Amino acid sequence: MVDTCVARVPVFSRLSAADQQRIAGLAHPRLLSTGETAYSADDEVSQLVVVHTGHLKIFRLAADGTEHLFRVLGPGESAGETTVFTGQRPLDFAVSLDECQLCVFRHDDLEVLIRQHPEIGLRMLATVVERLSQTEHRLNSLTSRDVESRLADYLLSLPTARHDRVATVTLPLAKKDVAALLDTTPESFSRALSRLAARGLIAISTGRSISITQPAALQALAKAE
Amino acid sequence: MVDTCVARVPVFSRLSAADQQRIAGLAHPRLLSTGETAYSADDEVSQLVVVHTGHLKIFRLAADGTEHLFRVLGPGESAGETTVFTGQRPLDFAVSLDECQLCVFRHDDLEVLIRQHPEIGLRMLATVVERLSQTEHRLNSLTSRDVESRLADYLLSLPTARHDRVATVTLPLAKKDVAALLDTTPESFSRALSRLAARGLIAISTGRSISITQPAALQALAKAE
DNA sequence: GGAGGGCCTTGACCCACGTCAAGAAGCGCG
DNA sequence: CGCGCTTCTTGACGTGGGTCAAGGCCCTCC
Repeated sequence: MVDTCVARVPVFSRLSAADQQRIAGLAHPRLLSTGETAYSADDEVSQLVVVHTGHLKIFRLAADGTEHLFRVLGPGESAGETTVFTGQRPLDFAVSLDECQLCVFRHDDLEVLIRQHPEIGLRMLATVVERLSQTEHRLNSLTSRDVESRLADYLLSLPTARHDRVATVTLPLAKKDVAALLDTTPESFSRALSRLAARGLIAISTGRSISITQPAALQALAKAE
Repeated sequence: MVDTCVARVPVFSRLSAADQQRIAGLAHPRLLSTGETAYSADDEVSQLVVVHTGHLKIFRLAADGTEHLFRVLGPGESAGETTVFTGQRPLDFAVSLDECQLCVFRHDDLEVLIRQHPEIGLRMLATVVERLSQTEHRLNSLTSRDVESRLADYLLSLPTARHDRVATVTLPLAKKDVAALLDTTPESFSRALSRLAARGLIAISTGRSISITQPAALQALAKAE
């Protein structure tokens, strides 16, 4: 169980089996049922969590108690790097969306791990830097593009399946959560969707699947100023 | 010259003199005069630049040609991590604001450097993660707080000097650029400033210095929902 | 199957902020 | 010193999208 946890995670996957064994010794496995929290803001401990199975949502709490969804982690993704490497307390919460197996690493362990395996440091740099890049993209599009454009961008970023020759995507989350990831409200999200549908760029089926009927037009929208 | 470049930069400062010497061999020093560009979007090379002296502005170009200022680097700060560690091309531009000494590291060199000195990997993780944290903060406040609140937050984050018992801060940039860092326009920025002044929370002197007359009230504003 | 409670959608309203435009105020430069 | 540039400020205006509210849909659980 622990071994697979280590082996399956991209950060560790390139290492030798022997190294993975030693890492497994440092990993604290944890099993969450739906709705349990992996860590909260103001926890005094700093820890890195890696999702093995299930999904974890990461969000912040505004002063008025509303939650601002940051991202949703699937298998192989991680959270908590910030607290682990800066030593500050977390500002966000991590709560499981379903049954969820995690690997948890303590700050001190991780540091010696990286000193012994620089490769791990490089892998973690790559993942953190990737996150940074995504966050900057999000920030940038929030200031320079409207909801419709962000939505177009998002739809095109989803994995597509083909049905009857037209590309079809499936929202990985409830629409209200996708709205949050696009930094808008469910209402605005819904309106943007129906506007695109009215113009014939997409077709909305029941549920969470959406057909992209005019990919080129969507592309243009996504990149438009 | 090259030696000081390595020694002064936080990422390398903790290493032994001998190690620093070896690193210096990999650093490519570069001198920019005002307005020269260190790298541009779509450059095919990926490089990490570390500012030794002077200032470097990092910005993106929107589709309509307007530039979106991301940050301004002072001595000891770095840019280009994303391109170096993901291998993708840069999306942003780096242009000097004044005479500017840089150290440039090539992707390949950096990788072997980290393999040999895991310590460097840890330091870089800390800096990247710190950036990520700042960017997330910026994103979060952009969606959940208005310009006035962001401004209050920003003013409190500046280093303060005391004049006649009241804390005084100095904007490190032209107001239009500060406005960009707060993800707003010069107009909105100016209005927010004068509203705060009208309410007596701050006093605007000529130039770029601002007295914080009611720090507590500012704090409350900065944290308000 | 009926009731309750999420989600989702649509409408009406409103306000913060971006845009456009016009002065004012600095400031380098000949 | 006066010219012209950029920056800053203030006003007027329009609007994207957030908020509030109501109704429809779907699912789960008695």
